[in-house]
Amino acid sequence: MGLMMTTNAPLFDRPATLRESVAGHLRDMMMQGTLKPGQRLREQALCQALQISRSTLREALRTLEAERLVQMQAHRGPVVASMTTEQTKDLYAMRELLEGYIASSFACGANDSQRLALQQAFGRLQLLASSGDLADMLGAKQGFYQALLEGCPNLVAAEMLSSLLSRINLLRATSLSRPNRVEQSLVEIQAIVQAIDRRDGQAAQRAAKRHVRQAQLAALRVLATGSAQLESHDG
Amino acid sequence: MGLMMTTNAPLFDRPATLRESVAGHLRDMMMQGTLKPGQRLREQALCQALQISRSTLREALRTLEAERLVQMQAHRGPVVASMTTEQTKDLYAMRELLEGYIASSFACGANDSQRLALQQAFGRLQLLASSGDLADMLGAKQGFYQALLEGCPNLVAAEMLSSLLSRINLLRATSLSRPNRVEQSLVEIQAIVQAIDRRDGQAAQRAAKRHVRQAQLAALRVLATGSAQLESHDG
DNA sequence: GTCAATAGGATTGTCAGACAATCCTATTGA
DNA sequence: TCAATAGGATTGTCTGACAATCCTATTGAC
Repeated sequence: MGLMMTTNAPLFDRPATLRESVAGHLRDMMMQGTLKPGQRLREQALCQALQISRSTLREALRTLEAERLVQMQAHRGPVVASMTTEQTKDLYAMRELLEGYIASSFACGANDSQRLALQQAFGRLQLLASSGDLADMLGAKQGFYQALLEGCPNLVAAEMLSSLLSRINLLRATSLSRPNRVEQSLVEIQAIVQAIDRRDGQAAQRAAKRHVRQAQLAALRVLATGSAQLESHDG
Repeated sequence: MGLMMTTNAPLFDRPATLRESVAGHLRDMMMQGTLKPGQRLREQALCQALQISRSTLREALRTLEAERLVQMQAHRGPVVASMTTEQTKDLYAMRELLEGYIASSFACGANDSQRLALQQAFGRLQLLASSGDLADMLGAKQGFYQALLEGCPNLVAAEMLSSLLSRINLLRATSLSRPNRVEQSLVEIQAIVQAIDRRDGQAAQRAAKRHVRQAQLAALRVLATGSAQLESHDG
């Protein structure tokens, strides 16, 4: 029975089953920063908050655990995944590899409507980067990546990068919080878009890799500075 | 009836929780071919066979679903994942990318004991390839990859390749069933090992990529030939 | 007064049973 | 022979329960 609705928006349309909605909802809350790394996810509390049964919640948690967004601590239960600096580097290295591949694939294999969608997404990103607040900007960036992934003929690659981006997004201390990073990021992304426009796969790959490398540097600097994210954000 | 037991003995040692053992066991059965692509996984039957409750089984299935080893069909329940030719190509493309990266990483970053382990694993592989049967050979190949992954400093990369290999292994119509493929495969792998031995990352990467590409060609030929694996292997 | 030992509460892991919704199958009727 | 209906099978979800373990705080000893 009971609908859940934490945010009272239209969040439960696509997924057929309740557990998928729940997993999606928790994923969103982590991406959005409502649930922070290290925070415990007590089953009872979540069941009450979402108005669902324990079985359903636990199955959703298994999904998120397999996606590495949630870590199980023995006899303590699930917590939002948190990462070491080492792991952050590893994740960015993989993102560089995959994003380079995907940018190249897009440049060579995407069709016209997919190219158009990417350009539009980039336009929105430019718009919201200068004026809008950071939340809007992050939404636009998500939109850009969605357009990029949808133009990649290799669905497995798209899935893998999507999963990587989710994990990286857990670092809300995102690279974009660095001064001047947003502007530089736009320039880097523009280079990707332009290379794709020229159907130059190699250049698109280089540009994408450069972008990820810069983002990693910024992210690591953020982590090095405000290294207070090791504690548990528990209540 | 139902004994489970792929290996009929100590199945519940390492994994802390029952559901992990169950997921591992099902994974093993799929790798080994006891459970075939397209085959339905009825909950009741599995619960009885494994002597576990439905909750535990279903949580294990969620894990395998997230790993893409099990697909959920609406209102029909879980089935062992099966792949189209297109998806097979995508998977091999990703394996080429990742395995190349990892071979290169190993060549540059592995320590002495990890290098020794790799050589020993390759030795076993050579031994069992000529004399042993195909099952032994597959075990040895698994051992080789385990040694390779354990020498990769990037744990995320290792995880990702491991997951990819699992999915590819679902194709029991493996590339190795092609005539002469085993021998050629050994030569390709030897090239990887030798490049790693020289600490030549670039060469290791090239050799690894070549190996995966050849394996893909062989696999696709097998799929093209005996394309009777689209049906449901149900009872 | 400080530290250790014990008791109690909190939380997860696992089990059992139940019911509605949907799908598949086979019998029945035209 | 084909269509319509009825019945069984299977999953999705809920509820309740209990043992094992962990965390916390009280209690007791030095």
